[in-house]
Amino acid sequence: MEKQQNLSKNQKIIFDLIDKSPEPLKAYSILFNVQKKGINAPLQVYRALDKLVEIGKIHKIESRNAFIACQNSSCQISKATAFSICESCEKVSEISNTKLSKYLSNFADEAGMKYSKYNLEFFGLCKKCKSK
Amino acid sequence: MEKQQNLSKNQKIIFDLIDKSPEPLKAYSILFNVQKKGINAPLQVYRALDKLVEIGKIHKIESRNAFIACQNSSCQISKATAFSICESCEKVSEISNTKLSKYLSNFADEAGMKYSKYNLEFFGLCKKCKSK
DNA sequence: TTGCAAATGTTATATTATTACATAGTGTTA
DNA sequence: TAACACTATGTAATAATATAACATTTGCAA
Repeated sequence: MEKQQNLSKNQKIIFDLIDKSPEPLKAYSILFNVQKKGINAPLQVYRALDKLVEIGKIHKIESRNAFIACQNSSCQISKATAFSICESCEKVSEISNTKLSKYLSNFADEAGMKYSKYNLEFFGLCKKCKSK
Repeated sequence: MEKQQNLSKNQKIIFDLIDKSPEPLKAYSILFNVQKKGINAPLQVYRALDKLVEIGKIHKIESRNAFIACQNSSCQISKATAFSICESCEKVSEISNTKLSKYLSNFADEAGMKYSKYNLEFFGLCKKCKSK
């Protein structure tokens, strides 16, 4: 089910960087880090990011304008994402909880409208920060 | 329970504008609209927005960098927000569904971590756009 | 009526993201 | 293989979003 071989040169460079990072990366920090590999312009980064998001290899943390690699092997395409974000150290983890994703994927509002996609961000203190 | 009287001059001008708007407003569109009222600089807008978000009078739609007035009278402070967003016409509505908010407020991840805050954005097509 | 916290005003600048246009690679199929 | 469509790349310029730093003013409680 892995599509990594399909990635183009720039997409691969940028995915690898994000995938290795322990924390979400911002576009211009990515740019800075890949300049030695010949990626010089913001647009090159944003184009790769757009594509990687589209195919579900990475997710955008909207509240932080930052990107992390998808941690969820069953998440072929990023239509249902949930994250936990520590407001102290900014650690971000992807939540893969079957009950939660089922609940949200099946959620219909008062008018019975169902949704094709959602993004959920939880905020709090991670274990480490809580015990400080 | 209304706190509107507490709003400062700039906060009130900006809240009124957002509250009257049928759609989420972006910071610089707000700036443009309040320049006749003597608010000249981005920072004046952002400061008011920050405060209004903090006290729960408005919410930020993170995926759109835009702001809407809180529709939920019981939402004194914006710690638990959910929105439906039409990907075609960009209509945004706040969802106030007791079951959903209870479910999410009580959600604890694998490690048992509970969260003090969340923001959920659903995407799909609104009724009008679906029938087109 | 002083003193503090919150809010305002102003300039400059940082950060995030897109437009526009030209070129090159990749895969399909006639 | 030639023609085509589609995707990706390269580059420059600029738009859109957001914050830093500093000076001043206002509201209100002790």
